Amino acid sequence: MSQTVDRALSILPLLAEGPADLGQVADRLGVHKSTALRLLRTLHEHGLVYRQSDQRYRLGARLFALAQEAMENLDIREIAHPHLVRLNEQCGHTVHLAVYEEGEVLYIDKVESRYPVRMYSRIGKPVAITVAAVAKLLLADLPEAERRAVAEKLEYPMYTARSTPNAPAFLRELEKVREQGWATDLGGHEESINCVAAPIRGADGRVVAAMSVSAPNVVVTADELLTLRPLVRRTADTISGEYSGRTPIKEAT
Amino acid sequence: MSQTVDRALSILPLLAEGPADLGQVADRLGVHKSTALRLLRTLHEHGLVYRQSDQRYRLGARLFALAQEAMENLDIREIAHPHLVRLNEQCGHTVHLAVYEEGEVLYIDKVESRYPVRMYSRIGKPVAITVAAVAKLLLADLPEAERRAVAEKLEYPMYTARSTPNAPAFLRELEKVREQGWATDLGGHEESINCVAAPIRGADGRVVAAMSVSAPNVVVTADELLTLRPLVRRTADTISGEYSGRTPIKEAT
DNA sequence: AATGAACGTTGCAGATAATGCAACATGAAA
DNA sequence: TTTCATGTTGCATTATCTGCAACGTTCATT
Repeated sequence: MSQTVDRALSILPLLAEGPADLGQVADRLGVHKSTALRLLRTLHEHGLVYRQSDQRYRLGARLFALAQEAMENLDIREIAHPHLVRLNEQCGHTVHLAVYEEGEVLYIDKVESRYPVRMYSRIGKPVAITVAAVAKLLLADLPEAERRAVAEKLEYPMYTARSTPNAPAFLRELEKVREQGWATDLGGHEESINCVAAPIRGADGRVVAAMSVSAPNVVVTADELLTLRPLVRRTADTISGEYSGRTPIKEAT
Repeated sequence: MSQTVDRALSILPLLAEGPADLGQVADRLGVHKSTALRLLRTLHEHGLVYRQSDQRYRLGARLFALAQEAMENLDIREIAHPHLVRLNEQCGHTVHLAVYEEGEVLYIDKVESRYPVRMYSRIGKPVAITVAAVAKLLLADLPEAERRAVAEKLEYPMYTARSTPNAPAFLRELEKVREQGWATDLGGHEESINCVAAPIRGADGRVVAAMSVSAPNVVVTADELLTLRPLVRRTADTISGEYSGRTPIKEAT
C-alpha cells in the first residue's frame, strides 16, 4: 500500500538469507543503487540493519530486542509459563506452547527436559505446520473456509513416512482433531519423536494457543506418552480458565 | 533519510511497548490517521505487525522468524557453539557468547548448566552492559573515542552494591580489562552470581565476540570460579583461531 | 607506480507517490 | 434513536522519492 515502505521492508527477508552488499540489494529490489542506499540507511538508523566490517549489510540487533519485547508482551505466554513448568516437573518431558498467526504457527515457549541443546533455535521459529500436534489444534479451530484456504496453500514435506502427505489428508486429520479436542504427532516430524497436545481456549471458546508434551521413543513409547493425555488436558484447561477470567486492561500511554 | 520509511519503522518500537490502536499510533507519530493506517497496512502485509481481535495492532510473527534467521547466520555463533558446549561439559556451568553492535551488547548463544528456566528471555536480549563481564571485554576493545562516547551515554543502574556506579569508574574498569585481556563480574548484576570472561578475536586482533562462564555463589565461590580462567581463555583462543582461519566467502545469489 | 574497474556516495530536476482533508461507514454507548 | 468514537476511502496538492550522471575511494591488475 505504500511503495517506499514496501520496498524497504522487502529488504529484511532478503538479508535474512545472508549478508548482501548494496548492489545485490538494489538488483533484487529492482531499483537504482542510490534508492537502495537510502532505504538501507533508514533501516540502519532504526537498527534493523547492520553494516559489517566488509561493508555488507545484514540484519541488525534491534530486531532481536523487538522480537523479545513482542514475545514478552503476549498475555498467554505469561499466564501459561508457570503451568508449563509444573507440567514439566511432573512428567519430565519437553513442553511446548504455540500460537497461530496468519498462516503460521510458532512456538512461544518451551520447557526442556534434559539437554540444553539449541533451545533458541526453536522458540520463535515457525513450526512444521503440517505435522506438529499443536499446529493441528490451532488450525482445526479456524473457520471452515480459512482452514481450507490455509491447507491448500501449504507445502507438505515428507519429513518421515508418517508425515501428512497432502491437503485432503491434512483436512481430514484436522476434522478428527476438531472433534476429539486433542491431537498427536506420532513420528510425523522426526521418526523417533511423539507428541500429545491440548488446546487452550479463550472466554469465547476459540482456541488461542496450544500446548504439547514431546518425548523420544527411546525414553517412552508412544502408548506410554499417550497416558499423559489427561494430565496435559487438565493443564491446558487450567490455563484456559485463568486466561478467560482475566481482564487484560492495559492502557498504554 | 526516507521520511515514509522512517515513520513506518518508528511504529515498531512503539508497538513493542504494547498493543495500540490506530489513533494512538497516529498521535505518537504526529501524522494523520489515514497516513498511519496506510503505514500499518504495509507493515501488516509484511507480517511485522498483527491485528488482534480487538482491532488493535501489535508486533507480528514474521519478526520472530527474521530474528531467528538473523541469529543463525552469524558466523561466530556457528563456529563457537560446539566449543561452548564442550566447555560446559567440562565445568558444568552456564556459558554465554555475546557480541557488540552499535551501542548494545547482546547474548547470541548460551549453554545452560542445570535449570532450563526462561532461556529465551536471555538470548537476543540486550545485556546489562555496565556490569557484565562480556560487555566489559567488548567495550574495552573499542577505539578510545567511541568507548568514551558510549560510556558517557550509558545509564548506570545499581543492580547491587557492587555494580559499576558511573562513567569514570566504568572507563577505569575498561582500561584494566583492556590491559589484562580478561574480565569478571563479581556480583555486579545479581548479588550471588559471578562470571569470568575472555575475548574472541578476529584475524586483525579486534575483539569480535566475548564468552563467559557464570555460576552462583552457592555452587562455587568466586575464587573457585576464577580458577577456571585459563580454561575459558583457552577455549576463547581456540575459537579465535578457527574464526580467523576461515575465509567467509558466501556468494548469495 | 599507474591504470582501471567496482562499488559506494552525493546533488539535482522531474515526476511519482505519499499526505491531509473531508466525507462516509461502522459500531458502541447514552 | 441520537451521539460519539473509530476506522476507512477518494481525491487534489505538493512534498517526497526516484533515477541519473558525475564524483570519490578502494582495491586489484598491468
